[in-house]
Amino acid sequence: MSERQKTLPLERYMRVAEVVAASHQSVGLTEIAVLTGLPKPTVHRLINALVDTGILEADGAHYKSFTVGRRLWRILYLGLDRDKVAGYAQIVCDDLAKEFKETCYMVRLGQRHVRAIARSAPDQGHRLHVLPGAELPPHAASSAKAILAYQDGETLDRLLPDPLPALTEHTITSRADLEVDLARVRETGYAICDREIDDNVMAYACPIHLAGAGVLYSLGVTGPCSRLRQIPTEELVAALKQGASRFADMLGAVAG
Amino acid sequence: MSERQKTLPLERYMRVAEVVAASHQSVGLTEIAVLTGLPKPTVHRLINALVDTGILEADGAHYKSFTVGRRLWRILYLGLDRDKVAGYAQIVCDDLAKEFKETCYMVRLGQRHVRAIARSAPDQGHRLHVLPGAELPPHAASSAKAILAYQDGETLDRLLPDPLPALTEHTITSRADLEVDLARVRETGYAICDREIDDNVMAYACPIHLAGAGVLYSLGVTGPCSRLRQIPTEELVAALKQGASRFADMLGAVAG
DNA sequence: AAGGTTGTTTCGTTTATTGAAACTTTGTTC
DNA sequence: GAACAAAGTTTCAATAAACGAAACAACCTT
Repeated sequence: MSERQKTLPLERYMRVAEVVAASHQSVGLTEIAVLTGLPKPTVHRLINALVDTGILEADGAHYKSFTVGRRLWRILYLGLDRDKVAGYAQIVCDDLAKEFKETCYMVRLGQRHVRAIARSAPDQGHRLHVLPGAELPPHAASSAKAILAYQDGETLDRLLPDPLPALTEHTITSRADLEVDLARVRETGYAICDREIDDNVMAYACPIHLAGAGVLYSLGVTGPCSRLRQIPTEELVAALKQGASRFADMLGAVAG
Repeated sequence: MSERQKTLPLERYMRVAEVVAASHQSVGLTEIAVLTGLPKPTVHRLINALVDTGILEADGAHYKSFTVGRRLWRILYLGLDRDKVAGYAQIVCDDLAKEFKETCYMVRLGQRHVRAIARSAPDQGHRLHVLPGAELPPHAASSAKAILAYQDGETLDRLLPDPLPALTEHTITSRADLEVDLARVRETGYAICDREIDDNVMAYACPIHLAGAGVLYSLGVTGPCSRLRQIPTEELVAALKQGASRFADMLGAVAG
């Protein structure tokens, strides 16, 4: 019976966000105040909170104009229909697996884990253990590292166990060493897992950059060292990067 | 010097939204409480507010699971890069214009107006006055009506002038008559403008339904009555609807 | 330097948020 | 079907944030 009559504070935040998103060009504070019908000081405070939270971003020199921020993009990308996304991921993995005759997989950043969402194994050859739905060791898997390299400290803390368990003798077990490796990923644009999970198994992975939302997915290839080492790294990485940007286009045809 | 240390209420709203968006399956209240580290009653209230605002949506029978809501999708679509969207719109218009040899255009819902974002005129023949950037009379243009038919009352109030100016003798000038016309649009799936803006000029338009976000765009054809009447309505409407869903796919390949 | 515009701070009042505790509902087990 | 557990909901007093009028500062114009 008693409907919500009072406007929640959250409601006004959203109204401001909508006006900013909907406006034809970037909008200033006064214009937002007019469009929303809210008093200027109120809008000022709302905008500041929205910017602090990452929902909006200021892009003018003197705090004059605002656009949709990373945080919001992130939520939207993460909220996408899982089956559809997995479908796209599968297509990309299949093509890549066919090209290299090795197991390819795509991985997604979750709340407290990194998880495979698609996998394609070549018909012949070993079935490797990256199954869709499987969690990957964040400090060892190349696919996980490709994502972690682009997350903030807080996210890293949430994802990385302490201490980092040694899965093989090659596993990176110190946080400092891992940070160095992640810095290398950012420099080169790809991550390697060289016998860090299993002896004789290695993997390459590239981050998938989504416009506005940073890195939430990665695309990887894995296989026995003996076979993978025969493929020139540049060739493999180039194919991964191409697959990554293809997937980003599938999702992000939409984004700025 | 004094950074924001206290977490804003908005920050917690966003954290809940993120957890819901990021979680692999749909999440319940208790799980959200665990993942965010917030007390259960707090999460309960936050979720309710988020659902009331349309940021999240409950999809379980008994309020058990949540997904990203319409309101958020809407912001995403509205915040899209304008040039890219206009590019897609242009492609669709060009193809349609070529098919019917009449002027085709796409129109977008703004904060207080309906505006053309793309237009394609056939090489030969009249140049009609729908130019990109032009505002359209919301109570007369078929393209505007195709959008208005799917907006809530508040949005209608914001967009429609009072009184509705008579542009020709055929213009609908009463709000009640307009509502009837809009109801017809919802039934048939297309809008007509029959000499309501100019004598001897008519137009057809179809709404573009975006997954989760409702109708924010429409696609239309316009031309002199003499020529347009010669094309079977069903054929024209079918082509418009196809173009509309093609555009929706371009933008919304991404949406649930 | 006067006049308009836009963005910012202050501050007392009002209102929402917060979370422990107690409670209700729903689902499971024996 | 009673007993138990788990998930969701309500209550409520202390606390914190939102609110917006007014007054202020910065920035363009002319």
